[in-house]
Amino acid sequence: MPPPRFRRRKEDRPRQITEAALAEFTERGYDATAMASVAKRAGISKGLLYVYFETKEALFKAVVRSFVTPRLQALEQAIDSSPLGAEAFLRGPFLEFARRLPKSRVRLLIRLLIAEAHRHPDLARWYWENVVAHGLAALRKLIARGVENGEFRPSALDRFPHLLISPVVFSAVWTLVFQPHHELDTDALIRAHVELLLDAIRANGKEGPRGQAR
Amino acid sequence: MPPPRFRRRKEDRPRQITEAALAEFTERGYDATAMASVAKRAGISKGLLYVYFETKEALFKAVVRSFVTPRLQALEQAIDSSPLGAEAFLRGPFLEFARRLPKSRVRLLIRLLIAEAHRHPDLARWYWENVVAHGLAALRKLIARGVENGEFRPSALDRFPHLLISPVVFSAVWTLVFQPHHELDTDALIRAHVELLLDAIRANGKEGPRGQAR
DNA sequence: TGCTTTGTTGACCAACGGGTCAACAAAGCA
DNA sequence: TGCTTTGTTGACCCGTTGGTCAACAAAGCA
Repeated sequence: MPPPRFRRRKEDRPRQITEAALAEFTERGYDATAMASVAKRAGISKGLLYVYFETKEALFKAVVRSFVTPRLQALEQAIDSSPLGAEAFLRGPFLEFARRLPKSRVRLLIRLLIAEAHRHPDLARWYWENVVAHGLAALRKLIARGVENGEFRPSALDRFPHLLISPVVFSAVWTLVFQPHHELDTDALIRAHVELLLDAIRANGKEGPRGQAR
Repeated sequence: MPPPRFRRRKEDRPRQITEAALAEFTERGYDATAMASVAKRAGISKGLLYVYFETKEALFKAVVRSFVTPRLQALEQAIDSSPLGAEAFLRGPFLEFARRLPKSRVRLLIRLLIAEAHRHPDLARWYWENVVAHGLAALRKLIARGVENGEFRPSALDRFPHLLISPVVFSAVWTLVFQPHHELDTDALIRAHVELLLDAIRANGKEGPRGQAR
């Protein structure tokens, strides 16, 4: 009796496929990725792929949606529930999050989004509503808490919490474009940025450690 | 006598072609751009295209190289020759440059570079050597001048002039992904960033206008 | 054990795209 | 005006790719 030519695994397929697709899309980009190679990487046939995802575009969107969400939710929840003061939170959990992101797999997804968003407007919209809006709101709340505490003076950061993450996006983009040719110590860069911002918005004259960030 | 079917214009062709290719590449991305449509847009035949550019990749690199350089050189020169102090320069010419960039055509090229750099390593290298390295060096020199003047205290900005432009890159990326769905006042954001950094690194206690950036 | 259901295969199609090339015709020249 | 040069055309080649579908076989069931 010959070994079975395949096994039926309806349950596992979607994850198998999105996992393989993530790898292919991030390595080669949307257009350069062939559905056949996604199937091959997932260990199934091309026909089966189309049973689970109607088109290439549908697969693409499913991939982005399924791999982006979890990380951010952690930060959001941390901001809400942390007992730390605003400055302590920024120098602790937030900094940790910010330093990890440009090194994680997520940065490859960021590249995909930058490259493809304008050709998939509904994906951009989804991303905004489910990721960015929440992140910004959480940061804004954190800043506001600091102002109420008297830790921070009112500043432009109230209106533009974006400024807290701009060096994170910058670091991700930098490594995507120039690594490994030109190293950049993104850890130090992001830490330096947070310290500078804190120096600028701290309410009282007494400053934190002001030396060069190493 | 019938009108001539075409005119011979050897001189104009390269610019015609790169101009058309820039438009196509930035609209559709590298892979999705067909050489035939570049030719059509340039008003010539596909065959002629290949007389001037050996391959699609060669055309792509030529496009990036020919449209990126000029803008930055202006900034570099301005830094060297300006009579302004460091702070005045940052709030004047630098800010002007930084605010314009995320709205200019260059931001489309930035998208292309982010999306394609890892598949064209020599292009990334060229871009580093001919654009980024110069820009960073110029900024570093400006900061150093401010420190020597006594305008600024030594700070992490000496090591990471990148922080001056990170919100510019951020703004460019933001508009590329979310416009026109979610407006962001990038002008105000960038201005606010510069003011915050200045607040952080100014040497003496006397501060500039500290109100919320409008 | 045989029948039904349905998860899975792989051959196939039509469109497309990068790249080639023989033929053509505009311009320069004698 | 005829000859030569060379800028230019457009048909063609062939590999690739998104997407389809009839046939197959693994699992469930009576």
